[in-house]
Parts: sequence; structure tokens; C-alpha cells
Amino acid sequence: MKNLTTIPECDDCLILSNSLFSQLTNDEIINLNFDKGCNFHKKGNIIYHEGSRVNGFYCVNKGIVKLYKTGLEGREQIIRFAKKGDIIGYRSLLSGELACHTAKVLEDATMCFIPGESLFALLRKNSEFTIELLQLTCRELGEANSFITDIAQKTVRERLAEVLFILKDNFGLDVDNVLQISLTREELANIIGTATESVIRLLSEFKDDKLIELSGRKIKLLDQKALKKIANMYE
Amino acid sequence: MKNLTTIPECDDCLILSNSLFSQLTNDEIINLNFDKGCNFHKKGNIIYHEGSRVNGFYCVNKGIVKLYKTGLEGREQIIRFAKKGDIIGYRSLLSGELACHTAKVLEDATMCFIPGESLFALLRKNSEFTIELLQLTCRELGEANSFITDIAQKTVRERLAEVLFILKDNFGLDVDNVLQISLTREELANIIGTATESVIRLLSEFKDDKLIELSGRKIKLLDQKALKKIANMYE
DNA sequence: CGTGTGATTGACGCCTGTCAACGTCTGTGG
DNA sequence: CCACAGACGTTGACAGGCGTCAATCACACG
Repeated sequence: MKNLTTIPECDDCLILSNSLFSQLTNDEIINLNFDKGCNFHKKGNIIYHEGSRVNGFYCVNKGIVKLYKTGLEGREQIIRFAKKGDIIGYRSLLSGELACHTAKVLEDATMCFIPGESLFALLRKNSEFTIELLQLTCRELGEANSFITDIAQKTVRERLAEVLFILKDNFGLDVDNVLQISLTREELANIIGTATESVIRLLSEFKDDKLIELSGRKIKLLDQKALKKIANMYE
Repeated sequence: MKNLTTIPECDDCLILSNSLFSQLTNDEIINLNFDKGCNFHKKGNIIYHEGSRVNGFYCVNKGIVKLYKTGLEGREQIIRFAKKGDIIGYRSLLSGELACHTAKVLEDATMCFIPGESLFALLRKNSEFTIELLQLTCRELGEANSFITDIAQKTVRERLAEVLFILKDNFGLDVDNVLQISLTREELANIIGTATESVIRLLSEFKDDKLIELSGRKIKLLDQKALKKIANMYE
């Protein structure tokens, strides 16, 4: 908790991101800044548990958070990751349901907490903001539907290749084409819904085929075109 | 197109359903009623195609519509069904993306079409309505996430048992415990992401085990408790 | 240096997808 | 009224993808 380095001020912070907060007026941002709390969360911390009641939502300022559901026999199913600029917990808050996933810090994170009342107050006052949030949710729903189709129809091999691109889109590559997120084999397996061993074997195959290069948890994409073909992703 | 039997008037129609439209004022309902179109759609008709641009959304007044994505090699993945009181097409309309699924009539349907401008006008004016829509979307997102977990972790057998309950929740049973929706074996397969033959074999097994009774496309639930256990659904 | 977590590899076998053949039913056209 | 086509349902054979189990290795950390 020593890393209180810089508590972000909303008017500094939110403008960077072309997030939904860009719809807010100056006054609203000042209020938001006043209402919010901001905390540092160490890797491994759990922000909230699946099944708990959330009374606010979080805006990730720094770090990475993993959102996962717990399925059969405690097996985790990763739903998505949240990084700088992403918000989490809003789904349960809005629908009034219990949290449908657990949020766990994957890389040390700074997060702002905005109480539910503040959110609902904004929703009542600022329709552009609400519409923006609605659009965000709709986009996420579209992604979820796509993922259902993939997971239902593609082989593990295809899904593994595909997830590399999903991670690339979310976290980018460095100059050496190395994925800028570090996941265990088990986590990769828990995204695509397979066994850890399968991920290991397939990654090895990809490596043997010169499609990727591995060094611990670093994954370097060597032949994106071929990978895309394996993933059955076109255009 | 002869079945113009009764074009529903919004003030008659919407009140029945405790839908999000209940948030509208009288004036807004009158406007909505004026703006909307209403049509009869025969079984098999396609309302809109995946990838097309939708410029409004539909409210199902009667009948059943199947929403599906087309995956690998043209295989359909059923995302959800819409029945009386449900709205479809709003996701793409709101997110401004192309339709992420095809909507096809499964049982003769009467549907109202509300132009996008009317929706956006409502969203700008009536925040309670917007919040309600936001909540609807969030609930749907929660369901999608659950389904991802199921499809990723459960066996085909478990998923098939589970889908019987999903259908029960959506369409109910008659007095004889027969599911009130008629699907082909292939459609069942396309919900849970498996092969038609697998569905046939598993349904036969369920029948042999006296869990269900089959008569054409009618499925009668005999032992819901045992089925729930197979589906790994607790509480 | 012991402990624990994660990564790897091999063996094994079942679940499930694919292919093929055939039966059933319905609607259409001659 | 019959023949035929086409959609759907069923069954069997078969192979292989992938999950499970178990053993071993690698590495970090207290």
C-alpha cells in the first residue's frame, strides 16, 4: 500500500482515454473525482468474488485484472481481462445481480472505485454518458457471442491460435513481436477451455513449426499469417 | 401476409408485458405507436442477416425467432431465441456495429419494427427507459458469460441436459411436462455446439434411462431432478 | 536447502465428430 | 393416386482429438 505514488485526478486521467467518461461535463468530473476512491492492489489480490454483491464499479488506471468464473470442480473460466482505461464490476452493479465473476489482480494495479450511487446519478442526468455505456455493454455482448461460437465450433488448436491474436489486440506486441502479457499455461487453457497439458503440447507444436518462439511465459509471434490461418480467422 | 389479424396497439400491448417499455410516458407510447411498423412473418423468413446493417429494432409480439451466428463451414450457432415481449436487433443498432447474428422465424411471428431514430430519441429523453435497457443488456451479458463457461467446461451430455432446462425456463412446459418449443435435433445440436448425431444418441439414452419421453420433436421431462444432476446444475 | 508452483512429457482411453447407409415423413407434381 | 425428391431422424463403424493421470523437471522463494 506504499505505492500511493500518484493518485490520479479524474480531470487529468480520464481525458487521456477516449473512454465513456469523455461524455461527462466538467462539473460531473469534479464530482466524480470527489466521490471516487483510489487504491493500489497487489498482484494476486481479489477485488471482488463471484457471487458477492458489488456496490460500485472500478476503473483500472494501471495494471491488469483477470475476470473469471468458477465452473465445475473449481475450474476457472477466464471471461476477459481489464487493463488501463477499462471498467469492471459495472455489469453486476447495473443489472442488480450478484457478481458473475471474480476479479483478481494479474499485474499490480491502481484502480479507482466509483460508488454505485454516483454512477446511477450520472446515468439519470447525462444521457450521452448512459448511451455510451450502453454501447460499451453491447460491444461486449457482441464479443461474448462471438466467443460462444468459437468455443463451440473450433478445435482447441484453432482456439489457441486465435487467443494469441485476441491477446495481441488487447495488450499489443513489443518491437520484437512478443505478446505484452504474461500468462501461465493454465491461464491460457482457462481462456479457451481446455486442459493445461493440451496448451503446452500445442504451443510446442507451434514452436516446432516456427510459428512462435517461447521463452518462459513470453510468446513471440513469428508467423502471424500462418497462425491466422490455423485460427480460421479470415480477412 | 393475410394474417393482419390484429396489429397491436402499443398502449394495449406493452402494458401486458412488464417490459422496459413500462418506463415510457403516455406521450412516448403514443409516439412509439405512431413510429412503429408491424408485420407478420412466416416461419422460415429471415428478418435480417448477420453482417447486415440494421436501422431499427424489433419487438416480438407473437411467435418465436431464432438468432444464430454462422460459424465454420456455414455451421449455425444458436445464440438465443426471442419470443413474445423480447426485443431483437437492438445490440447492433446501439453499438453501431453490423448485425452479429441472423434472425430467422421459427414459428410464425408478428413483430413490430421501431426505427433507430425513435429509439435514440427515447434514450436521450427518458433516462429510466435507458437504464432499463442497460440492465437488460447487462443481464444478457451475464447469461452469455455463463454459457461460455458451460460450453467450455461441460461435456455434451451435461450441456444437453442443461439446455432442456434453459428451454423450459424460456418456453415452459405444458401440463404434461412437455417442452413448449419444437426444435429439430440439428437445432438442439447447434445450441450446445455438437453434432446432430450426438444429440440423437444422447436423447435416446435419456429416454432409455426414463428421464425423458420422445415423440417426434416433443420432449417430455419425466425426471427433472435426475436431469438436473446430469446437467451439473445445483440448487 | 526444502517446499511449492508451474512446465513438460508420456501413456492411455473415452468422448465425440465424421462418414455412410438407411428409414420415415411430408409435400409436390405428373 | 402414385412416384419422387428432399428434409429430418436414426444407427453403426471408426478414428482421432483431447482430457486425465502420473512422473519428472525447472525455478523461485523463504
